[in-house]
Amino acid sequence: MTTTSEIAKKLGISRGTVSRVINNHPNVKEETRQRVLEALKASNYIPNEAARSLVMKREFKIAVIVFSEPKFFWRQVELGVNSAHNELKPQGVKVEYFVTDILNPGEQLELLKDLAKQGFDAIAIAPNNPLLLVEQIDAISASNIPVVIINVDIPTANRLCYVGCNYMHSGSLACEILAKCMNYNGNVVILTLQDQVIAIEQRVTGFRHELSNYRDIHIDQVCRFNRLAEGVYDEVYSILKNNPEINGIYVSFGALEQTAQAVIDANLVNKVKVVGYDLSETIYDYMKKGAITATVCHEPFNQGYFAVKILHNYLRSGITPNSTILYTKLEAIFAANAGYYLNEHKYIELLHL
Amino acid sequence: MTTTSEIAKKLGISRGTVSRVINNHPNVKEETRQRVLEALKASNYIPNEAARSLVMKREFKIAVIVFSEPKFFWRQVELGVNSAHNELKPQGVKVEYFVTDILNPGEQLELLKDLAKQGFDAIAIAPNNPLLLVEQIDAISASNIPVVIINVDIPTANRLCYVGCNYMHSGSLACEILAKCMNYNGNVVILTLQDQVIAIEQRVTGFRHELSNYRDIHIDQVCRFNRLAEGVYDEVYSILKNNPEINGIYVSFGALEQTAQAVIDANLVNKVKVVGYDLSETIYDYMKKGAITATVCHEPFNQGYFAVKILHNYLRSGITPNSTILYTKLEAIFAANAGYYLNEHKYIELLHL
DNA sequence: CTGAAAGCGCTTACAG
DNA sequence: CTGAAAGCGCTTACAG
Repeated sequence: MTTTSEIAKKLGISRGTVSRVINNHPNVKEETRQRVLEALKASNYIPNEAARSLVMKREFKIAVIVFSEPKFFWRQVELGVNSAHNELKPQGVKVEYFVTDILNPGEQLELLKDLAKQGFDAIAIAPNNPLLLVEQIDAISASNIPVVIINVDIPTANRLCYVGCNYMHSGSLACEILAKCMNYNGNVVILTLQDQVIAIEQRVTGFRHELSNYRDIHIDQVCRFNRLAEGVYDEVYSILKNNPEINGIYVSFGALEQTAQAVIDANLVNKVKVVGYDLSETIYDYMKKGAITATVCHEPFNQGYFAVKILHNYLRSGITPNSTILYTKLEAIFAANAGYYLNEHKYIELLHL
Repeated sequence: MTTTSEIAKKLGISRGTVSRVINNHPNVKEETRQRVLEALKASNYIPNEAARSLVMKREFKIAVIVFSEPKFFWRQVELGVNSAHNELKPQGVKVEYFVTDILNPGEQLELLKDLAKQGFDAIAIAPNNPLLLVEQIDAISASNIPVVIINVDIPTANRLCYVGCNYMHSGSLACEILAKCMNYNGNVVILTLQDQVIAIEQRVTGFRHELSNYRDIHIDQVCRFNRLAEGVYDEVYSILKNNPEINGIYVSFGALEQTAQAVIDANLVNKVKVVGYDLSETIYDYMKKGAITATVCHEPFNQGYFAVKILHNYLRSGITPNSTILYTKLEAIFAANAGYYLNEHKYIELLHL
């Protein structure tokens, strides 16, 4: 490991000048600069980050914005954020976590404006209503505050990167699992949203696309609900009672719990296969009862963890992710492995201390 | 951010003494120690890692020992080891990776003896033949070199911790998936080892235990092979040809590829469901063809990554994992999400720089 | 344009 | 048992 002192001595100049060259400071004679640059290259110099960060001692403030539902999902994101925060605290990084109301998307816009003024150095946001935020995200990026988008991308916005799943794929995976558990045969009901939420629409597109590989599975009907999943239980229960040919339900949004209860009450556990998304204690319980066949997750913990780490890397060293899209893994979860995912944070804690 | 100086000033003592307490050095009056400890807690002190690593500048040498087969599995472990190595290089950590012959378990024993003499500060090992190593691992631990065991535990050995899966659970998960894909009905063949390998036996135990929940699935036969999976193709092919009632195969050890090929050649793709372990490009290809229904993995990358990180944490700060057993997640992998797991290391690289 | 010097927060011989 | 001091590698006012 070469040091600035060694370079300086070899060249017969001071460490300060070497440092100035390294950091691209002005006011260095061009000839000196060249000599230093050469010596640096020749000796394969790598700056000691510990020394550098010790003397620079920059404090970074990072904001993370999510919205309120489903609580258990965002809770796992928060645990990831906390984990990154704990890891970076010794380097003087502050992280603040904000939760906005899912029913009031405008809140995120206001918050975004506020935070830029409050002197945050970087922002991670999970868009509630993506379209609403594009302009403000661009403005923030333009003012040199990097933005990472998590959970649902806004491809048109000027962001450092997106961290989250590929929704098309998450639809395919759900379909593959459901089709296999239906033994490639039968009739499926799709539960989805009535309002246009792009991510959910992409899931359904992915599901339908994958379903075209299975000729003996047919879509019986598509049912639409609002984001709070109101009426799901009644509707599913009545459909199941009236359509005995149904043996599969694809739950494309957060309505697994209601669906599972309807399956139980209709006395169709194990007869009707149910696949959906995300994982909570309640969902786990339903899985153990057999009322949910499988659920697909997309690394909620890591969405929070990575967002903070990426922003910090950028602030500290100007490192930009190699790709503007960082897809999280799609996780297939069954009763037998759900416990590991539910307790992921505990497992990670074993390491971060 | 509180510093040691501030604590010292508040208590009217020197920074050195504060530092001694923080680092658990002996030779501090008990009363002083208590006062410092209190002040530390009260001010929420977090050591500045940059300063610390700048001044400590210790070089650690860590050895990782695995064995040779299956190559693709250990390759992923190696990527995890490399990732941790890259992360810790700037802190002066050297990691060496050793691969021993799977057919010569004694090699690991010799290597272990050698390494202790060669001045390695810590060792991670994936036991080829666990029983052979207990004594030597105890000896190494006794000489103050921490040992982490990966992949297959040796509960009786004196190790810092075990990082790897719970084999019983990995059997249950495979069974749950297989049973669901067989629509809870039919006849299954179990492929396993002829020699007593505890981990594999545990898998089969877990599988059988879970299977007892499914009354309409029967075990048709259990076939045994050697660790190199010799003869699997022929045997499976002939079984499938002669037993049309079979609709499921549980591959409890590394023989997925041969099994899948036999299923294809017997013209039973999608008819016979196959579930096994681990993931390679070849296995992925078979999944895409439908010849493998699902495969179960247990975080090979993280086994390598965590082992190194845990050892480094211990060497640097004396931090012992909260638990002597750190179970990796059990990952259910289908055609639609296999790509994410196969390319996990690329995804991680986005972060580590 | 450049050097000498201070200092980031911490640990650890060295004295006492 | 404890304090004073040196020093890890680097950056950056401050003089000149």
